[in-house]
Amino acid sequence: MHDYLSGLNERQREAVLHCNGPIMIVAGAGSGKTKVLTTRIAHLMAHHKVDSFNILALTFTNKAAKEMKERVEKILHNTEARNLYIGTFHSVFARILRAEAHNLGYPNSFTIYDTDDAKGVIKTVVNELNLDDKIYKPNVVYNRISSAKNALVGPEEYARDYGIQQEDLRANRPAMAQIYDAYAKRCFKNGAMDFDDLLLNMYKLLKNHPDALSKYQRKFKYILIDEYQDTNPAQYEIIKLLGAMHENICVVGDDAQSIYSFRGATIQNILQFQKDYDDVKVVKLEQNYRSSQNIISVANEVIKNNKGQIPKNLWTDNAEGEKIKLVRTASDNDEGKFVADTIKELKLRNHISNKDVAILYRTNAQSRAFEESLRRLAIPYIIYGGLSFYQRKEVKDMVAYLRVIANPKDEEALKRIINYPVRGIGKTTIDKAVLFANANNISMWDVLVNAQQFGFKSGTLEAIDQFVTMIQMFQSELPKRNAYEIAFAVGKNTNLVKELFNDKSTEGVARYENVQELLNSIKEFTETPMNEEDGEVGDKGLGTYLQQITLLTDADNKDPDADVVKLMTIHAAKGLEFPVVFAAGLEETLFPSAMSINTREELEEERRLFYVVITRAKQKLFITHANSRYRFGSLIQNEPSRFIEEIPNEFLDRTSAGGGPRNQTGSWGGGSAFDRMRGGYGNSAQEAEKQYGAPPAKKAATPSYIAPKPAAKTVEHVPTKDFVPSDTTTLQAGQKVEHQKFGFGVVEKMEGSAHNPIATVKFELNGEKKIMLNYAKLRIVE
DNA sequence: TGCATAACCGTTTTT
DNA sequence: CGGTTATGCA
Repeated sequence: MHDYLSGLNERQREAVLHCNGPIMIVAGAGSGKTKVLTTRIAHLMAHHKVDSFNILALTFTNKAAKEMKERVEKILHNTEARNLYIGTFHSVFARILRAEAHNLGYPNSFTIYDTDDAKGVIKTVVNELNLDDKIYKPNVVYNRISSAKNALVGPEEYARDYGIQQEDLRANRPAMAQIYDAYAKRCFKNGAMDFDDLLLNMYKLLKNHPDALSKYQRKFKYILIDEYQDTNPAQYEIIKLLGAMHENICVVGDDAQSIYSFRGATIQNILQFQKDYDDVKVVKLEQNYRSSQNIISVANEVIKNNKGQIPKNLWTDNAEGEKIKLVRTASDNDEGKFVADTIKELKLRNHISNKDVAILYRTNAQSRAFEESLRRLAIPYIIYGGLSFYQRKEVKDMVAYLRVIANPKDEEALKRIINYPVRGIGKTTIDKAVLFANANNISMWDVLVNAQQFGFKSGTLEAIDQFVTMIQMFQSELPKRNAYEIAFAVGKNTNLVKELFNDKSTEGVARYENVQELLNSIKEFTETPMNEEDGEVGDKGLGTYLQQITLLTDADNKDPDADVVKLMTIHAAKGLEFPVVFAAGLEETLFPSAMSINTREELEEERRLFYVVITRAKQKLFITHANSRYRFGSLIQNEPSRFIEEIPNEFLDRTSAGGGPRNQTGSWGGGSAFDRMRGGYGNSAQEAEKQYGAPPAKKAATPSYIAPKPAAKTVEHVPTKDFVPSDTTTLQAGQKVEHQKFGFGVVEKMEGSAHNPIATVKFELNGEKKIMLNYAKLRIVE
């Protein structure tokens, strides 16, 4: 008996000990799935003597991968875990593809395009095909192509598929297939793969190159996959191929937490898994160790409304805990204020630290109000999401140089830097070069190298030659120098760093610092040891560095242990837990999103998202919603989210907070390519709107929510001049108070805990209200 | 050719 | 509202 097994419950142990053959672990929220996965890996190594080089573990975030590695190391008390193949699908496949690039006709220094690069290529090809970029918007086209790739639908299959073609025709985008084809060819020509290509090409490699297939099949004797409910068909097929030899595949997932169907993930993968293998062992982890009973009850009540879940009963031994606090505010700013005030209060009275608190929301745009209110109260916070460090302009510029040096075929990068800093190679010249490149079927770089053959003017020619010579100089240094040395030389030689240094504006200073930080990170990279093996191009060179950074997200650069409040979308919070959670913006059109209320499937995914946010909380859960908020600069009114209705009243503590004079009431397997492609164009209502004119100005008046205690319309109260909130810690029944909005009233009774006192006040004009003294401000009159 | 001001358009969610 | 692109001017 190994001591690492002693901390597991019976089911968890069962999942760890079943080492050979396919196993599916259905792991409810907070049921210890990471613990099971890491213990399982440790057990394979310690007990079954499996070589760490033969284990592959795929996760969805770098953070999860890192954590897993660290936990295995901790269990085993050695550094063997360093050799494990643990990483995201994308990063592991990128690593393999780099070693196998020659099989697919790519340079092993291929570039990985992020979304912006990819959209740039789309813009280019749409222009070159003389198509209207108002109709073929980069965003729309990109999503369409991405969906296709995630369903393993290549350009030819796309063009041939009747269903897809019909869909494109109906959307008035008949040239989509043509664009897809041109885009794919252009990326290939640029020696570049986008995110989806990392999956698609991995699939092609295994499918079309038997030697490669058998090599990796033999290598990966044990495969583990986290967050299995969020895999897409491409990932599914790759795993199927990789695991076919040993069939030691362990998948862990929770269908109730499937929230990435917009990215092509399909729950079908869970159902199909059991059909694809004989004797799939299924283990359900149903005991939750994370949350209070109240939180689990609410989560169960909510998810009950979804049809076709895998039956499971999530339960907990934990204490009942507090009720869920439902808070309605007048505006988004008040919502922010309420949250910040509450955090301050919790820190003061409940000894809660900043890092115990998360503010979670549906869309990134919601962060602003919270930022402002937190800053005002000097509460330190960090926002996850938003621009990754590597997507900042100045960083991308610098990186573009490095990309061109490593892979001169990378036209996107080349266009970005050819005239930055300004060296007299203008738009006309660039257009010309691209034109020549296309006409002669060579890369833009090749045109530049042979510029004198293409009849550029002498001045331009000279500028081009200088540029080419400089890049070639760096290229010749590649074999001798590591990534940092090259990057440093680039910064110096191009005057890029100097130029930023001379910009003394606030932004200029920040930009300069960012570039310095980039250089530091490159230096750090070259100084960190790494393992490399058989045929891998795992050097300290530029190529290895570049391959990593595009796949890093914003979260990967942030210290997860810092004592700060964390702000992020619910998607980004998947897998995390916090003692205190604010689930913000529970409003119709926001959550559920207006984009996702047209089909049952979409709505159920939104509900799963709600389930996810509820189950992030360990002890305290606040659900907030605002009556009105700014969107695109104009004020809109929102009704409370329909999901709130799904929570039984017994679990809720209802309050309103904040002030202001406003009223407060307020198996794809076997199916066609078309079937596999998810989503289509989504909301056709928007299309219809364009055709038939704007909808009636008045908001659709179907109330989807009726408050159990319909708040009577608040009678306006003008607060006494010089209204100053009193200290209400000793407030008692019988005292007369004034509320800024509800007016004068008498305290009927006091209840709630010492930390969260609630006064029931009978107001002269507005009747009885429950007031949470931690949030609302009352003036004691007598 | 490049920079300034003016329209314009858009928000789910992410590797 | 804020970021991006079209336009117009020097």
